[in-house]
Amino acid sequence: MVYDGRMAYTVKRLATLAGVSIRTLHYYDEIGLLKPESVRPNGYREYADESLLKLQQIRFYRELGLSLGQIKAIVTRPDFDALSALESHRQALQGQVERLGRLLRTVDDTILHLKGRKEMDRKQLFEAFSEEQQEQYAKEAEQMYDPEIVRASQKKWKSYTAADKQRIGDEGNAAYQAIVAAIPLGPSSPEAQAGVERWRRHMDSFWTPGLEQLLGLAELYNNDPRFKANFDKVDPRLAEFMRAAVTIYVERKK
Amino acid sequence: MVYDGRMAYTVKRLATLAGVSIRTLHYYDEIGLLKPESVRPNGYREYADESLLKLQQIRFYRELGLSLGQIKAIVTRPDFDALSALESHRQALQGQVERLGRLLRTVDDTILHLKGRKEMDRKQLFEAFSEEQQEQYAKEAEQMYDPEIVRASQKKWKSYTAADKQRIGDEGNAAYQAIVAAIPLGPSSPEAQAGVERWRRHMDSFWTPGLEQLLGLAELYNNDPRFKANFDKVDPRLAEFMRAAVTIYVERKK
DNA sequence: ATAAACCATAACGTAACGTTAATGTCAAGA
DNA sequence: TCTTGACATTAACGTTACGTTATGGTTTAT
Repeated sequence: MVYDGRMAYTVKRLATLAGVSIRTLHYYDEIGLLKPESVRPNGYREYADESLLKLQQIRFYRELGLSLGQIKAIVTRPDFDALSALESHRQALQGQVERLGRLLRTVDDTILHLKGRKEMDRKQLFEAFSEEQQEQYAKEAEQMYDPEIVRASQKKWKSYTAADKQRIGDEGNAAYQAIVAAIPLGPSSPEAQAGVERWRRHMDSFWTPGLEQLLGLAELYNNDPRFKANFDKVDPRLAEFMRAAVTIYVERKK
Repeated sequence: MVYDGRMAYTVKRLATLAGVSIRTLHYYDEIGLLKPESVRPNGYREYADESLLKLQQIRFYRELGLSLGQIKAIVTRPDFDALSALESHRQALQGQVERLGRLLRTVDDTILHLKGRKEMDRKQLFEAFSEEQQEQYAKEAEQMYDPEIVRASQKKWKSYTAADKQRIGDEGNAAYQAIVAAIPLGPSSPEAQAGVERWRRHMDSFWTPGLEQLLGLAELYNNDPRFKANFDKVDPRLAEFMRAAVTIYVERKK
């Protein structure tokens, strides 16, 4: 074969030039993405000069992560708006980058955790009950709720050691997480009710509320914006879900 | 059903709690990743309490991008070294982030290009022949090569308009890229030889070299570190490949 | 003439499920 | 008791973008 100014590529040549496999060319032919210019009587495919360019274009878009279907829409219709397609793809890419970034941080955290250098999940909801905030809440709470109870609760809390507080905090978080997990099952599900019971036992660490007071607490979680905000951080549906679950719980207990 | 302290999950419950589909649980059962604690006589699966925890662990690792095979290795063998597994996975993740970052920049460039605000590929190899560098090369080249030719070349180049220079630069780049693309096909391939011919015509823009001078140029590209460096930027194999291809080209022409 | 290199189609395999389809089971209400 | 509806099961095909044989015909170089 001699170079005569115009060239027809065989599969192998085109594949090698573009750095793809022969199977890929077969496949692109099959799905109509890149068809040979002609097929010789012996069945051999003959690709045109422009095929290389088109193929490189295809690989380019593939590199960018587009599916062959999208690419087909782009390269087969010259009037296609490649610009807006790319811009929306850019969005997706950026989302991926951010997602991967988060994953990376999580992996790092996990590694540190495994190395015992760091405790995960220590914070979460329960940090809402940290020392300072306790003090602040207390002042105002006394005016809205039974001062007797509030003071007793404060006193009990302060009597704990740091380790106790840590453990109680963990218990609280575990209870809240159990309840969050039960949200899709509905407030009357056994899981949700078990969560409420767990939460009730947790409350014992502060004071032992009566049934009606449980309802009051659930209300409080919904109405006091600071409680609400903390619950929202865990899950925006949590506060309301707890009200529903606790209501059912109390009714069944009565 | 009443909560009795110990709970067995049905597929639906477990799936809903963990946020996965029933099919997923079936599949995990099938591949032995998460088997139910028991199967009731009617064929219903019964999952144990701990299944939820294990399932969440599985989803966690999935989120991190591990394959189910890897996860199986982690969760079924408690002595597995999850730490090193995660660390190597971290590597992969970081690679992904970098790759996506590059893609993002490319997409941005492409978008700008489509908007006509920027020209891609204008630089590349040919920028080696920019005005200033021309001057510099010229001085030394006169001492190594025929001063007559060098001066003629300079003069011809300077006679071009900016648009001419742009076009010539593009032609040069196209020729070099054609040759790079032909590297996997070997220096004697028609594609490579066609590339050499294209390059030869491109050289006409400076002066018309004889066959022997083509060889000299190919040598120059390999021996002068500054030429070599510029070729290397395009492809580290280019300079040497050109020497081989040009050698063959010249021999055939003689 | 024969081997090496190249061409073709056909068909199965991959990962991790989604999606019917056909059928069986169970608790609750009329 | 019967029916309905929610739930359960297995089986099997569909998805993406090719990789990987298997089998057999064609071209090219020696």
